[in-house]
Amino acid sequence: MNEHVVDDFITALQGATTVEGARDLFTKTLQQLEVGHYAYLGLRFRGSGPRGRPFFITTYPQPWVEHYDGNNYLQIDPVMLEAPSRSTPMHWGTREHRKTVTPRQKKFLNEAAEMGLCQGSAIPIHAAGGEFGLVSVAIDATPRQFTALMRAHQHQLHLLSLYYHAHVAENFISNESPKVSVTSRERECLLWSALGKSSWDISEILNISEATVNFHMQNAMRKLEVYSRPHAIVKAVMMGIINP
Amino acid sequence: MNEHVVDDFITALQGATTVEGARDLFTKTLQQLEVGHYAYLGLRFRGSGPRGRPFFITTYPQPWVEHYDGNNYLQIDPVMLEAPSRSTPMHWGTREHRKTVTPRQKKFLNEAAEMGLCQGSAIPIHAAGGEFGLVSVAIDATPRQFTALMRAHQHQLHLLSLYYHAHVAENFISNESPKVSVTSRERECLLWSALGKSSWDISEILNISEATVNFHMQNAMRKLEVYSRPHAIVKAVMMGIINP
DNA sequence: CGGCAACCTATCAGTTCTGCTAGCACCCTA
DNA sequence: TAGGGTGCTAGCAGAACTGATAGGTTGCCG
Repeated sequence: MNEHVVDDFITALQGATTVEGARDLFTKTLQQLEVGHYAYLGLRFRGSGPRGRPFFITTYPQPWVEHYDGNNYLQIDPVMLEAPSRSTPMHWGTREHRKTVTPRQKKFLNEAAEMGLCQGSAIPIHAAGGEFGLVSVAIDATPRQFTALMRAHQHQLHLLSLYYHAHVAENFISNESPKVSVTSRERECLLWSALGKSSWDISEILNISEATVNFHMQNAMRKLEVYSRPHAIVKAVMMGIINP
Repeated sequence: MNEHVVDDFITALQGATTVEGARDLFTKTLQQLEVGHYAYLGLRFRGSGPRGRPFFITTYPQPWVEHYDGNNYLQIDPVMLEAPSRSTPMHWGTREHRKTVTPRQKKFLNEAAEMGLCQGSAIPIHAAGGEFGLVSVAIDATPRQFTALMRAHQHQLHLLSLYYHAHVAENFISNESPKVSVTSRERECLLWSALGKSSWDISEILNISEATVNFHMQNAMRKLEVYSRPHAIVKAVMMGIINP
């Protein structure tokens, strides 16, 4: 029945030139898979720099969203805490999952269940450049029905989420890095510094004077528009200039 | 026919307790999808530290592997150069792909084709903790056959690759981080330092003395077993202690 | 060939960080 | 309630880094 859901989605996504268009397409496609509510959270987009605004879309009930925000549940929500460190989807709210959470988190899950968010699947999305997104779908059904639904659609949900995130990141997030061009010497100095070497250490490694190392670091910092080594290195890593 | 290939693979993977067992399972499963040759490259595993050994498995023809290594083709191979910055699979060696490569790369692709590696699909795998893996499958067939095969199995290849990498990373790579426990103050200092703040800046932000900031940074460095701020911050980011 | 630009090399004064030491507040437990 | 452990606060000497300045090398182009 849903043989070509994913392919159709990918094709249609090419024509989605606005955030709203892509969102509606994603929502509609998930409805085809009998998903009641979902939340998409796009974090750490490439080029958006540190602490860039998250990209947030949800069809969760408004009262729940407000309750969630009001109680600072981001710090408690077991999905938000566990999913980022996973590479594959996880189920939440199930009998099995509840065994692994703290009492406070259990209370949180109970509150969610009262709003119809009984259980669901959370799909972590790790993309190029350290990007991270999260799709959490909620299924208001019996455990038995949930299991059957997941068996049928888990992989499709997974793929849809991956392609949706990739499309959002590529088209709707300003990810233009002002193409910093560091020289090879500068890159070497950044890398060794990131690995814990001091200027003197690096001067020995590269067979140049310590003062020269400092000069290269300085130029690298100027190009990266920062004023300390730690910041330069973090930025260089974020921009993919060095891979420690 | 191949309805449950992915689910069967995931189930069987649970029982694969050795590298060889998982490899053979992956190979066998890909053969079911009519994939002639594949290469799996696991890079940047979490916890394996900077410059960890890559994890490499391939069924490519031995002569090609040697030719590849001998000519340092890692620096030329358009797949190796492009895939890491992509979030979704790409096709290589196709008429369309050849339009986007340099003359040297075209020569490279021609040499590959002579060995039966005419075209294929490359699946980038971004996982938790900045892990990266790459699965490249080669299909020795006409462009028409290739298109049909991809239409039928692309998504399955994608999912198989994701789960295979996750399993390898979790079970066969020593990813035990000695559970460094930094305090909240230490984490705050690390984070602000990563964002370019000096000790004095941070002391103003946190309303404590500069000496105290230095003390916290020092404890963080001791716990992380490093001897400079740049290194501490890089390690903290790698270990997921801070998210700049 | 001369001029130019980009990069590497080097030096120095002033600022910041590293390593060490020590007191105080809090929580837990005996 | 006393003791031990943990974490936060703070000061100081010596080492490392920041920022500005300047000469030397290489390769490109008119």
